[in-house]
Amino acid sequence: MPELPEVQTVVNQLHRKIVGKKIARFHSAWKKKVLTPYATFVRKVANANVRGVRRLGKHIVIDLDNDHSIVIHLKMTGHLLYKTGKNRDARQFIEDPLNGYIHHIFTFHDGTTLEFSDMRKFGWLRLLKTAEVEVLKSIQELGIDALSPRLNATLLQKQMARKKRRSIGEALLDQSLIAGVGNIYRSEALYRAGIMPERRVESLTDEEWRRLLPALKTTLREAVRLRGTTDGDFRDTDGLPGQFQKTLHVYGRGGKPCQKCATIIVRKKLGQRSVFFCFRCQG
DNA sequence: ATGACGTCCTGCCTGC
DNA sequence: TGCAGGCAGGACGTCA
Repeated sequence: MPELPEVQTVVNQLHRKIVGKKIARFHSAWKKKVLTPYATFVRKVANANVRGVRRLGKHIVIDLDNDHSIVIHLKMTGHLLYKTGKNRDARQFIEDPLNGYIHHIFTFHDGTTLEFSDMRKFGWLRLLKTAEVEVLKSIQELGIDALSPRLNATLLQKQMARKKRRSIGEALLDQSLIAGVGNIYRSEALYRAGIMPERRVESLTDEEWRRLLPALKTTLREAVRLRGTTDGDFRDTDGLPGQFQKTLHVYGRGGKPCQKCATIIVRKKLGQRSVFFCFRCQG
C-alpha cells in the first residue's frame, strides 16, 4: 500500500516524465472517485500544461499552469502508470493482471498517457485551485513530514506527545502528528529502534526517541531508494514493483523467525490494524 | 474530546 | 471441490 516511499517514488518519476507536457483529455470509468464535479474536472484539465509534481504526506499534487492542481490519493491499491509509444507494449504493462484495473486516464498531446490503476477503488482524485490545495482537510491537518529536515528527535517526541496516552504504534499512523508513515514502515521503524509498538507514547525515554528518529528516517530513505515496497499491489510509473520488500524485517513476517534472534515474529492487532514485532529485539 | 466502529471495494484465504 | 463469509486497509464520518 502506498506510503511515503511509494508516493515519493511516483512523484520523482512523474516529475521527470510529465512536467512540461500538455494534457489533451481525461477520461474516467469510475467517476465516483473523481471528487470534483466530472464536467468541471474534464474541462479544467484539458489543454493545461503540467508545471510540477509534488508530494504532501501521501497525496500526489500535479500543479497545472492554469492555477489549478490535481490532487491524487492512491490509498491502498492505487498506482499511476506512464505509458509512451515506446513502452506501451512492455511486458510489465501487458502481462500484469493489475493492469485490468485502470479506471482513470489522462492523455497528453504527445500521445503518452498517465493511467490510474486501482483494484479496490479506494483511491481518488480531485481538482482544486492551487492556492486551495493546502486547505483541503486531509492536507491541512497533516503533521510535519516524516522526511522533513526540520524533524529531529525533540520535535518527533513533541508531536507524538499530542496523543501521549496512545501507543507509539498507533501514533505513528496518525497523519496529523507525523505525515507519510503507514502500516509497513511503522512496524519496520519500531523494529529497528527496538521499541515495542504497544508502548505508550508517554512512556518512551529520551534515549528511545533518539533511536526512533533515525530508525524512521533511515527506513523511509532506504525504501525510497529501492522504489518502495511491493506487497502485492504497488507498481512504479513504469509498471515495475519496488524492491524494499526484500529487506523487510518484521512486516508481513508473522510466524517466521526474527532475522537477528530467531524469536518468532508476532502479528497483533493494535487499534484496527496489524502490527508486527519481535518480543525479544523490541522488549 | 476521545475512542470505537462503519464505510468504501475486491481478491484472497479459511472453513465447512 | 465449491461456496459463503471474513479479512485487509487509509482516512473520513458517525455515534456514544
